[in-house]
Amino acid sequence: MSLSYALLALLLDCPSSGYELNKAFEGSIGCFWKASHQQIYRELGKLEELGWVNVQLVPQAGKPDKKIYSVNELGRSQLTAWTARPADITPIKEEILIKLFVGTLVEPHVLQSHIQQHRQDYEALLAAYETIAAKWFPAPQNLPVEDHLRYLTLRCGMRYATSWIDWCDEVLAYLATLN
Amino acid sequence: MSLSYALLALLLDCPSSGYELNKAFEGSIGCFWKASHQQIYRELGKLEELGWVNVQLVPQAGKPDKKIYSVNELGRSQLTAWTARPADITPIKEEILIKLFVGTLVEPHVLQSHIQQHRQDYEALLAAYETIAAKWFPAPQNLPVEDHLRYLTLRCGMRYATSWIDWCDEVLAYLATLN
DNA sequence: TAGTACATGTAACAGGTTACATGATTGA
DNA sequence: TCAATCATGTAACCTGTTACATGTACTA
Repeated sequence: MSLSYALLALLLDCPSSGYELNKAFEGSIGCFWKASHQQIYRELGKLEELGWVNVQLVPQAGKPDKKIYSVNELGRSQLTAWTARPADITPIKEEILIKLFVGTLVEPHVLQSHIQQHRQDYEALLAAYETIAAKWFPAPQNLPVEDHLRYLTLRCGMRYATSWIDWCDEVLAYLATLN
Repeated sequence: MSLSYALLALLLDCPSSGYELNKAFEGSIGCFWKASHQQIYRELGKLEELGWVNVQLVPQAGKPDKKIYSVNELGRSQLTAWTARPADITPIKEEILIKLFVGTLVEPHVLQSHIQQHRQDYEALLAAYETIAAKWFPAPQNLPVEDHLRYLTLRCGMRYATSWIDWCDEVLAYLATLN
């Protein structure tokens, strides 16, 4: 259900093709949602059937036609109603925590390299978020409301990545005592 | 895929019925995985078919029979092999961040109550984790390796909840300036 | 007598992943 | 010439949710 609304949210900002929406999820929007291109195309089809979006076919020379989707009045009102409804917290599902839980099945150095890789991945994510923040929100004090709210979603991503990095350091410190 | 391994991890610790595994996910194990009872029963059936677990029927007076599952040698070696494989980081999917992203569609007080509720939920989660930590790991310095690794999974949950609480405060401070 | 805990499941559907499929253009 | 980018999709499968179904025992 949420994916539809995530797509509507992006389309509201800027009418786009499925391909462009997929790019968005790979970029800064990735700090709050993620979907594969197959899922996006299927979901856009459903939104079209529901009549929440309009489609405009844009022929292109030498490339397949682009289907540009945009949110119509019905879609906008559905998105607004959904936004007003409360949101539950998301349960945690973390493969790496299962692996740590049964960590004594493997050698400590195996866990160590898992956690080191995780730390690196979150470092890279944090760096990406920081680049985006520096580029789009260099002076967060004086942003229009809309932009400030978006800046806050990025802040969430940054805090998230930072908290993982700190935890990895805590785990690595412990694992180091096992050698 | 991960759910099977999460179940194996719990069963390795202590042979259990589907009902008991579901309880575990609702409790402290919830800091790294979550599944509904329907999913658990289906997955246990698959593990049985694969021959990774053994089942023992325990008749009970006045209650339906219990099916106690335990990990056998094959299951154990599969879990070990899986644990040794690297784990990817989990993409973020947060409904509340979509709502914040399109937050200007609703009145600021609506966002405020969403975030306040979120803050409360994470406070409650943190309190639950702290209770578990105090009960099971009162002296984390001197734990056997197995227990210390479990303690670290709890620490991850605590850091996670704390980071959400801090972020909620940041958002609430901003929303307060809008009135 | 109503609700909760115990204990298991089926069926239908929705959400998400993996593999396959097409085909032009651009840059290394 | 090989890979990447642009651009869309189908089919099969696996994962996860919701609703339904059964039945006892205990507690408020």
